[in-house]
Amino acid sequence: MPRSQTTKKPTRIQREKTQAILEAALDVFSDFGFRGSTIDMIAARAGLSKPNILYYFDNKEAIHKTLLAELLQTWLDPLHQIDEAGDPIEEICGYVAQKLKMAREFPRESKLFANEILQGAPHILPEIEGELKELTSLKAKVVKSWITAGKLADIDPYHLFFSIWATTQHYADFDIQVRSVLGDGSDPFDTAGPFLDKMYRTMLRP
Amino acid sequence: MPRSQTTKKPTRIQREKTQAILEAALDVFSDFGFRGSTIDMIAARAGLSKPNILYYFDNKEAIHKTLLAELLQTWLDPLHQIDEAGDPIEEICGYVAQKLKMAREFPRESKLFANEILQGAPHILPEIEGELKELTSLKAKVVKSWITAGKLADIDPYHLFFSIWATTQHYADFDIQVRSVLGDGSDPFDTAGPFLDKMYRTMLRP
DNA sequence: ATATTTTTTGACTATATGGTCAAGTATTGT
DNA sequence: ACAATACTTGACCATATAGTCAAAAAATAT
Repeated sequence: MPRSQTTKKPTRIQREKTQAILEAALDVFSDFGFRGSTIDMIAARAGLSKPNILYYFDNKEAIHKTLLAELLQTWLDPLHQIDEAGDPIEEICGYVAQKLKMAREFPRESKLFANEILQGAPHILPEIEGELKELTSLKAKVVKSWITAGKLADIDPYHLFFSIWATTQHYADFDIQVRSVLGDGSDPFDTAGPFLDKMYRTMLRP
Repeated sequence: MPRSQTTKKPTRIQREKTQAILEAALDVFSDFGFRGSTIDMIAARAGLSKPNILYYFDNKEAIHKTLLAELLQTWLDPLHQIDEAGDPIEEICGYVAQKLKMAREFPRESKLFANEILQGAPHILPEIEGELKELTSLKAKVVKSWITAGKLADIDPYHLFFSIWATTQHYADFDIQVRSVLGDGSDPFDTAGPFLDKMYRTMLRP
């Protein structure tokens, strides 16, 4: 029985099935949120039976938690990469570009995160209050030091990060609104990048 | 039987109970989304029984639709108020301030909207593709004319609106993340206003 | 080829959920 | 005061949902 298996090397079938389940679950959870999704939906999307899903994962929440854990492993990468030794405006604008790229390439992950936050972050609040807060605090200090050195405009580092998160994740989370309002079938990300780059460069110039 | 009543003048009890139900439903739907909420939750929050809820509204979806309809009545007000005859930067920054004020005063409505959009806007897509799209198109033309007249920096009006929506609604929708990251118990809206004002003024300066 | 282990799933259980109903209570109208 | 209407809800129903189980099928090891 492979559920909660932690010691044996996973079999070929286990590797394949858990990936298929997680892939299907990401689709479903990103659209409907944790509470709004059912194991039957995930099973249907994965092309498996419900008991088969539960053969690989203890329960619905275990699937969700696995997805969130995977998400959190890479969610903070771009923020980690801000380099105090780098050029401030290039570092920040590079961060913006990275975040937008993540929104573009991993829209379901972004929506998974948004759904989780909207419901009060019941499953990831420790990580929000821990790793994210500490990392953001660390990078805010870096930004502050750049400002003090006269290399950046005098702005609030925390709100800078909030705005960057908002303006990049928005293209994934509010995708249907963005595309509907544009209405011309164009890919919003094509023009979002230059727009955001310009906005932040202009604002950050000391 | 007052359900679906459209002609008689509502009684005192009807007015009181429908308001109590909608107030409770807004709490629940904004936290859990439509699919993640139950009539029992709404009933508990309203201090009523489930059959009593269903005495006033046909079904769960009717409650949700009523809330969305109420939301949409005021959601676009700030955008309507952008005046082509006004000072461009003041008009845009006034709009930003209005949107932030709405996020601050009506966070549950903002989250209701976000939940709806995240799930593909199943109930309000007609309004998104209709009124919102047309109004945004109209105001984008206004912004375009200001740019052409040399009164605003040359930026993409649509992405300007997307950014304004993102950076203002973020404080309501991602409230728990914002407050956790700040971690000092301060009200993020206090410092968000000046930050956003400065960011947009700087960026919009021609 | 056979034994062992893993995987699969139809049938099932317990609980949750949306919604109904009839009868009692409360409110309103006369 | 009484009649009529509105309101309330415990009990209930039908379906949905999370999850279990035992047996059969498939895969793997020998």
